[in-house]
Amino acid sequence: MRDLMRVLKAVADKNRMRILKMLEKRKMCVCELAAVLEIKQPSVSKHLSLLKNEGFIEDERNGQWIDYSLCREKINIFTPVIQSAVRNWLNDDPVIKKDLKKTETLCRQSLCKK
Amino acid sequence: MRDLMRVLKAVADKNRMRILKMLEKRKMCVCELAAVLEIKQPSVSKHLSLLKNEGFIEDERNGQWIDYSLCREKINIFTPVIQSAVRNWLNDDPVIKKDLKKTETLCRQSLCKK
DNA sequence: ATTATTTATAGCTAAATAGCTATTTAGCTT
DNA sequence: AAGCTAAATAGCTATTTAGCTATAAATAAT
Repeated sequence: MRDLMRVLKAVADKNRMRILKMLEKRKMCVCELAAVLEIKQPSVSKHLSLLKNEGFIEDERNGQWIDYSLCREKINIFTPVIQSAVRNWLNDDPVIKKDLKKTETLCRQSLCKK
Repeated sequence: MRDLMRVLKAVADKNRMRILKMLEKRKMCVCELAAVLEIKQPSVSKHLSLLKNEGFIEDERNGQWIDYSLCREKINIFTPVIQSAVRNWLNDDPVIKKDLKKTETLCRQSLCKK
């Protein structure tokens, strides 16, 4: 029960849902996600750690960045069911479509350089 | 997006989940649910109105009581998917099993009489 | 080794929400 | 029609949480 609640709460947040929908398309680093969502990097990090704990996403270092992507491993019985339902949802949602468009035009090198 | 968030938030609450699992078995009135959940009637009413708004449950008057049951009508595209996933989940959960056991022994007449 | 830069953590604040009590509403029952 | 009882609503409080800034940790790059 506790686990299911955590899984559902993880996905019952607009910005976390937007993250999942972006990661359906490709791997992304924290600062790219922050740029699209227009929230600060630490907030994104917190969302990511939550999604990771519930088995939605995984991370992998690539050079100086850490890339997040959808989790392939089955961490619990709930997450994959939700994940595959989400895949069918919101594909015509204006916010999601706009996010995906933005995602295509990001340049990580210039974006993340401080 | 807004609709999906509301649906997911509706189901991402322990007491609302317990209500849904009980209603899988049979129709129940507000005071029966309050007795099992051990929270006050107005709190149950609030949960029920939320679940009803998101298309999880429906109500029907039976004499002096209003019975709540799982909604048969499709209010949105998200709820039925979640609903049928939930049906497969938590059937061995100790809290849920205890709730169902309690549900069997409720006597509405004596319970609801003030 | 040192520096630079990406990500995570700590600590705070404001908003959302789940619970309560008190009261109102609705409508069955006699 | 009047009274009774179930359920809903209003208003409050405590808790949770999503955002922020500032700082620390980790590690790539030079």
